[in-house]
Amino acid sequence: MVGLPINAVERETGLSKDLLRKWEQRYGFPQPLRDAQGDRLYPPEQVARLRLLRRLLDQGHRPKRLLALDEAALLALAQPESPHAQAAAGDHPVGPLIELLRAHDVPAIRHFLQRQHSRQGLREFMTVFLNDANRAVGEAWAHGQLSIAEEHLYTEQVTRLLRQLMQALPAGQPWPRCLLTTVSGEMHGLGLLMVEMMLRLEGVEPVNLGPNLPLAEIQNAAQAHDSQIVLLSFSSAFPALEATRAIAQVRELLPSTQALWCGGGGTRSLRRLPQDVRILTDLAELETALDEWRSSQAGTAGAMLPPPSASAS
Amino acid sequence: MVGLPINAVERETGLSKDLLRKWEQRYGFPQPLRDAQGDRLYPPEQVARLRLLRRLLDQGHRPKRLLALDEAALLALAQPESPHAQAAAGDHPVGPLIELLRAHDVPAIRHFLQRQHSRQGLREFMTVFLNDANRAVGEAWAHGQLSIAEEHLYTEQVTRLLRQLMQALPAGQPWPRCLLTTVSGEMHGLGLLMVEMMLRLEGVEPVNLGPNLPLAEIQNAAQAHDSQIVLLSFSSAFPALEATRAIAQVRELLPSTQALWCGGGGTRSLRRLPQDVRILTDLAELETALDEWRSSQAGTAGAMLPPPSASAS
Amino acid sequence: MVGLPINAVERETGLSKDLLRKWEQRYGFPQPLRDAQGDRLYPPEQVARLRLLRRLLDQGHRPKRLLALDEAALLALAQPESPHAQAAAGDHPVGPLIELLRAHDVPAIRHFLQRQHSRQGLREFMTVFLNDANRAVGEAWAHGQLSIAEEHLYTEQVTRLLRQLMQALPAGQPWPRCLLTTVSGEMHGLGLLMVEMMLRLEGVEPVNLGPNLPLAEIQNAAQAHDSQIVLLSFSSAFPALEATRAIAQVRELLPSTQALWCGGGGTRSLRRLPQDVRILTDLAELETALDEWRSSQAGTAGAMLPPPSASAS
DNA sequence: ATAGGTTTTGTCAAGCTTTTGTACAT
DNA sequence: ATGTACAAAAGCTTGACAAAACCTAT
Repeated sequence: MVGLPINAVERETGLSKDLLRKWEQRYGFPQPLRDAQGDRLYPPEQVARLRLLRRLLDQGHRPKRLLALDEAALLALAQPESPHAQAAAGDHPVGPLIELLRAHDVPAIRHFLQRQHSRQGLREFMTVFLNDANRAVGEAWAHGQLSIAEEHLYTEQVTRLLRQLMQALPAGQPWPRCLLTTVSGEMHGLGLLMVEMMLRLEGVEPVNLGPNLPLAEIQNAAQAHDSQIVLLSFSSAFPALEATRAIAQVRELLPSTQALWCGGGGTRSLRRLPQDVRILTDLAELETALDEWRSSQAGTAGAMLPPPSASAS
Repeated sequence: MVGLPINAVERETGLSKDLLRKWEQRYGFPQPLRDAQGDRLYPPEQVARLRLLRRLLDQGHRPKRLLALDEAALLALAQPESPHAQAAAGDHPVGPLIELLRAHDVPAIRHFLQRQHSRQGLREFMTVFLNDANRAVGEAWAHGQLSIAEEHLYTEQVTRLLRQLMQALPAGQPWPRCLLTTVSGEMHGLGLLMVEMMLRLEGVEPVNLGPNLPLAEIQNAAQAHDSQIVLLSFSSAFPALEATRAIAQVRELLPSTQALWCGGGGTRSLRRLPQDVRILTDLAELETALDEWRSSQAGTAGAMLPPPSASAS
Repeated sequence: MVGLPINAVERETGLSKDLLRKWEQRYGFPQPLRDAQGDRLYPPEQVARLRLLRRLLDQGHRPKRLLALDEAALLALAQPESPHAQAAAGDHPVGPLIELLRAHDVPAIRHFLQRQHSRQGLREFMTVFLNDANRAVGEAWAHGQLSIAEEHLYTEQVTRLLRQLMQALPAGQPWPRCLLTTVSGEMHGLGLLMVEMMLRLEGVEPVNLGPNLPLAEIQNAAQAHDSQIVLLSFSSAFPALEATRAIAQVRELLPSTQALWCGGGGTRSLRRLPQDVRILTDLAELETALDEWRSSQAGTAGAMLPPPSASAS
């Protein structure tokens, strides 16, 4: 195999075609071969290095410096403090998790997660443990300690557990009517599942449409469901600028009677958002927000909305 | 709001930036405004029309004719003979499903799915009903009878049911060791879940890594899990050329001792594939394939692999 | 709107592009228009007719005849006998049964069966009603009106009722010593139960070994029980060739002093059987056969076998 | 009922044209 | 962002082929 065409490299690395060409022009890397038609063909080694670069970018490094470095320097940069990190991680309850993922020991992972859950109780498991674990796994990936496959393994197992636990919960009220989704381009559904779980813990049964919904569709769905609250989740990987734009647009599309709440790692550093958008910096804040929403509705509920007791049996 | 930048339109419509520009040049549509820097700004109406075009493309129309048509003609094309189609659908067991989705009646959808399941039994539910239902939902979307949000609703509810049913199944043998995933770019995980269910029905407990795994990671994961069979799922929406390339590459990356099986709507019309890749044209074929694999292993089992009875209790 | 391109028609009708073109060439239908580039454009009426053709094909019609017909003939073919079939079913006492099975209404099914029994008396219930009901359920399944699960439901409920009724019967004589079973591969045990019931109605208490016994085992069991009559049941689904072979083999394995009787739907059309095998074409024939057997034994009874009175107390 | 011969029928291939998406370079 | 270039995809036609379905005779 000589190499991958540019579009395959885009999919594999997450670096856009334009960006790949620009780097080649600006920094001399990558330096793909060419096929008979002059199309780029990236040798596997370069693709691997691009993957590494991508990881380092996600750690916060700037491209200019990064692309000047040679292979050895890059690798050095990739695992700078693995002993320290591991030690630090070892202290924390999520510590063993990384090791289990590296060992691909599915039963042990499942057992570990379940043990954490039964130890801490569902609420703390959600707001503290999973929060930490998600960050830890993300960072471990950025530092090259976990492969993407291992991250997927984590996501899948957590998803499985959450869905299982959710089933065990008693059915909640479909009130307030909440719609859960992510904007198009945001493919991560785990955050939604976590939000759904928190809502169910509060006795609210939301409609979860899964990730990746075009903006216009969010509007339609919110209307069809007659939602009172629309919740969007943004993962840390989602570009801040896009997030800001998307939120502003959704806010414009929805009537002001529908609340818009946004959460997830990707909302942490957003600025210049519309006034009437609530950013949830934290899973636990969902509870506060819900309480506030309920009391804010207390006055108008009788007028425009059936109170929860109306649908309770 | 004046309009969307090209990259947002790409995300919203699924039409690549290059393609949007080419259409503009070749057919005179879309005709975006320009901002201060000369960047394209697509008015919402044009974006809506692009979405419609996309739907019609998925119905099998070709761009040239489509882009020559005006708004009215497009709309006429979108729902040609819905009465007849609906009548035909009414006969079929999936008929009511579309209506329920349009009504966004979540409890009824859930109930309908469960009823189908308990009527037909799990195996037939998987191989026949879900097969039909998936196609019906896809077509209903292409015909504009379902919105994307409603399609998501379907996916989410089926996912939920499958995970619930899967939990009820007794744990299987981790034998043969199967790895489930999709290649990067293929974001649909429902097919994986269906495959997983079929495997569990056969008493096999696979490792499901979820969708969207880069090729190199598939290799790594297969090695880490010491998989005997790697299963890839391709949805109908996945471009055939990409699928062919991806399969050939994965086949090259995996040692010949690891079987590679591919399934899903996107594999139906592939040609020129490597010899030792098994295409599963059908969920039910998975059973046959598994039987054949088992008997093919019968001879070598003693030599290289622990027999299933070793792990049976 | 002029029409749909070939690709769209393929999706709509499920007929491959190649096939559409071949039909056009071979049979002159469809006869699509052409656009400026010479591409086919199928008018909606033709597409509708193609859909209809497709349905009829799936019903087992052959293309050649179908494509020679005109619209009216096709439509006539499409809904041929639904009124007649329904009327026929409605008249018959088993009619409601199918509906009840489709509704999965277990209590109603049980009630219906019991009512039939108490109406007709046990003997007629066995020889007439169950006979008809079995065939009706089998046909309903073959016509897709019943799922496998529903057929199982039927079997289970009838089994249950027969067992219950059998319990209420006074104990019979173990004379003649009858052995009931089916050959390996024949999994249906309902026939056995029906035979057992008929025997008990005649005051004979057989040994029922249940279904699916290997031939050699039948020999052993017949010897161990010192059976005088061995009865085998074959369901309609059992392949005729297999049945013939199996019967011949069992006949060879058994000593000529042991009678071999075979019954069930699967024995209806068998030829070339050994001389001394009795085929029971009917449940009621069992009574005749038993009478004949008894009288044939009258002469020799004193010699080799204890007369019934000998073991009566 | 089975075997063997015939027809029907769906799919595939080769060779050619137009359309269309993607890649490159500036 | 624009403009050029090119290969894959999709159309079309003709022809071949193999499997399935059908029929007939023993």
